[in-house]
Amino acid sequence: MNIKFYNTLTRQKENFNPIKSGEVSIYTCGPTVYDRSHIGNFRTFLFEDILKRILQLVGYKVKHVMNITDVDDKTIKKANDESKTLAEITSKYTAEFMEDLAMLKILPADEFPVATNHIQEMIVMISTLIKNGNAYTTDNGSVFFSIESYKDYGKLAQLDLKGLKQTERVSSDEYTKDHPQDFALWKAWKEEDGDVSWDSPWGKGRPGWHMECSVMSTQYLGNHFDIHCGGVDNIFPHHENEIAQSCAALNTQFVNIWMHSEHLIMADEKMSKSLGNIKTIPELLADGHSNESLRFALISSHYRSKLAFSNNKLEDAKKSVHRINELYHKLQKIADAGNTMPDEFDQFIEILVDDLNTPKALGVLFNYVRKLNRKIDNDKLSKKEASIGLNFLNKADIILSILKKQDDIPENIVQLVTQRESARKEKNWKLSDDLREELKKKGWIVEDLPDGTKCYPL
RNA sequence: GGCGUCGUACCCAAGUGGUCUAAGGGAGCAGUUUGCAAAACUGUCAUUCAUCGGUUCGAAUCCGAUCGACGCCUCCA
Repeated sequence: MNIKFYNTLTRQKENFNPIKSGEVSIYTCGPTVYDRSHIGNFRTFLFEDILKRILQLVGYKVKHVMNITDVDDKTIKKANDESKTLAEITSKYTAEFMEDLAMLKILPADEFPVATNHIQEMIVMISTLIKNGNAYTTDNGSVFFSIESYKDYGKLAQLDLKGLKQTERVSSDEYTKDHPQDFALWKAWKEEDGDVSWDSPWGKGRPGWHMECSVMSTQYLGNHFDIHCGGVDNIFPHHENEIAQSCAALNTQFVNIWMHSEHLIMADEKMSKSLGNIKTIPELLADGHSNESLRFALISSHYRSKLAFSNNKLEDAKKSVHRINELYHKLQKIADAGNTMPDEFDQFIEILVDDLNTPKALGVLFNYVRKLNRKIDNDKLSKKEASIGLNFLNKADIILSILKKQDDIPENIVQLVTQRESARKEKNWKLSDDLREELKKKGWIVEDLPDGTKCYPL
């Protein structure tokens, strides 16, 4: 099988060959736990989920590590603002993050290392960088990486250092640095850091942002691993700096393939009535969107394209998900056992392993859906064909995870439905219609299908 | 100022030199089905790919210009 991924480092699709045969090591940049992650963040996490599921489905053993950033400017600020300890803030938002991952059916990483548990290892790496002449200390006790000491600096982001604009942020930086673009490995303690600090050879302080990923990725996956993912905004400075640190300190090839997902953009004004323009997973679920719809909406465009998120998109996704589920339920009624796969399944996988072309793969799936529906309509679908179809949908769903499990219908609703059924048998249409209304008021839709009544939440 | 991305039907979205008179989903329209309603299913729906030039036997796909949208340039997935 020809697996290809687009590598940000080379800006082209490359054949994927893992370092260790049969195994894939993946490091994905996780959340900074200072607030609830929003749907945009989850676009990236879902892209990584799809990547992982595909690799697993085609037979790889995947080792996946996702970091949790639990100390930085924002987490400290939040703790200060709310007069809480850093740990109180970060544990709260870490827990919420885990909940949201589960709600979106995103498979958990094998490890979720947190920055504050790896401070000593970071100090070791910083010391190495100083020893190697790649970093220097300043009077106030900070440590900076000297980008001029690392010849490949700017390679990932394709930055020409000479062309860099002196931005306000850089020029207003209070630290004294040799080169404006030098970045912090260790930040000396400041007043507003409160009691957040660790001892180091350079005095009290805390690590710079990029250190944790350099340290934790290599600690859990080895100095050289297969894939490193994140959002496009991480390309620079985060991943660029990470490469500089890791390669300079460990003299390693570090990462073979860098994969980045594009941003999700809020397009529909209605969704952003308040400032901030963001939606969290619980908010979207409360708005009546299912986790399957959310998953579908996020994978219905390619991960390297910007995705304009809107209510309309979610409504479209809901209908698409419904269409697939409709066929699935029909097939379940017809199928008998068997584990044969249709040719379309091979196509489906081939398209997905070509840089995760989820929209195109969905096209194949829907063509298949129509094909089977046509046969069902003509009463020409054999039990065997139905089971083949069912196998395809089940297998595809190992990646997509958009098939709905049987909804748990509450007892009182079941009673009303049963009552309505008997009313219909007696052709008591008035009572039947009243009961349908009543169910609707309670948030349940009943449909009379040729082979029975179906009931599902509004 | 530097680097880079994108512009495909009413909406979403694949396709990146010939099989494209452009996949798929949604909406619309027509039909089948139905106690009613709804749903479901089927069919239909871009001679055209922002605009203008060029390269080529051949371009949505390559090159140039123009217009438009956007991202990054130190802590944002």
